[in-house]
Amino acid sequence: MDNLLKYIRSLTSFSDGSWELLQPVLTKKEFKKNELLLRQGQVCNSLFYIDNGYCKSYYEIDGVVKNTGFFFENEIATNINSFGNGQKSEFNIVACEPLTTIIFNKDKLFKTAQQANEIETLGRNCIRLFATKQEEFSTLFKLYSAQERLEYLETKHPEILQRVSLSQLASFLGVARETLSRIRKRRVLG
Amino acid sequence: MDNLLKYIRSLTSFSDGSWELLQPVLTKKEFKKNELLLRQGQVCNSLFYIDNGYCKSYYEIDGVVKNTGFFFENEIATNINSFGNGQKSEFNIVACEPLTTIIFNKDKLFKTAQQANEIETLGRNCIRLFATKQEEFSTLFKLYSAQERLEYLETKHPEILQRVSLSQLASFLGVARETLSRIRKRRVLG
DNA sequence: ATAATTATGTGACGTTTATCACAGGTCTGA
DNA sequence: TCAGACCTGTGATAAACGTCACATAATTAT
Repeated sequence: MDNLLKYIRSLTSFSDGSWELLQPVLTKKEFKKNELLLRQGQVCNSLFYIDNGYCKSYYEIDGVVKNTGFFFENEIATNINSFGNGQKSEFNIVACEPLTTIIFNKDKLFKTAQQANEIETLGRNCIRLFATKQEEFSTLFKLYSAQERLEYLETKHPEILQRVSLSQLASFLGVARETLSRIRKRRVLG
Repeated sequence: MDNLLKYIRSLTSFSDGSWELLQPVLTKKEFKKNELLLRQGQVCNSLFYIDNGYCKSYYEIDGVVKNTGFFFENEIATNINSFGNGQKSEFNIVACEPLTTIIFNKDKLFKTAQQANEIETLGRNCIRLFATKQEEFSTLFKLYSAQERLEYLETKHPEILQRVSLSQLASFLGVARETLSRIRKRRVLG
């Protein structure tokens, strides 16, 4: 839980009392590699704080897997639309490595947040980080070519390239696996 | 202000008292067509509730304009990263029509939110909607081709196609103006 | 250890897209 | 009403990309 508390305090002022109040909201849960955190069609009632390992969100369309996001240590993974609106999730979240998470239960979180303003503020800041990340990657496709998107990741998010295989990265960058292989080759040579 | 109050109450329960408390946070402001709401390099200290008209966010790179978002009535426009972290904005927001907005002042909003939990909750829900929208459009590029992205807008967001010109839409869809023109022709015929 | 699975690289080929150039249409302000 | 600005369409051509096929690592499971 130490990592989580540090994470929270990097976002917002958080008293020891708020941390105590938050405890009943939290559950530690481990996932094996390839185990699902969220299944398509389910409603997402959790925020998953990633304590160790990483996971990804993906759509499965006509039997083809398309990765839409990767979530590493000290990030929150969730389906923000499903979590907020109670709608069924259109995508899955799966552990890519053995994964340690701390789960925020939605109902308990909302009830506790009504009692403690610091917890409400924490929720706002978690969502804000999520929105910032989404905006960042959404913009990439409008501004840059596939090669430029790869270069962006190399400079701004090298951890993704270090931990995610080329095949997994391809659909996230919006190109075919073979194309990404060739882009990478061009860059190593040129 | 009527539209704003309806908008707020569609998001969260909001007492008359909270609405009174919120008033000093709000300023009504009108923009002429092509007037900037936010300029690249500035820090964004506002949430712009769109009461009437629409605006867009755009990057200007090597003299070329790339549109990254459109914001219509009953939406909040802002730079979520700049607003939340106090960093300089990397893009502009400009009125595409004569525009009526209601501006939330950041400092006043934060101070008022500490006093009234309903206002803090409102802030969280505004950001949540923003995150949901970003995620939606981010996913489009990973799942669909340019033609499929256009079809998605036709079914899910027809208001964009009705009000935004083809030239303006092209960079938002991540294709050249000429390509979008040809895609549209293919679709009308086929 | 070995078989099976998964990941990567590469060639061939067809499709899609970007870019440049230019023509005609529409809107708008002086 | 007329000039300038913007918008849309279209042809030609080159570049980028997707798909299929197959070979070769590298990893994983038994």
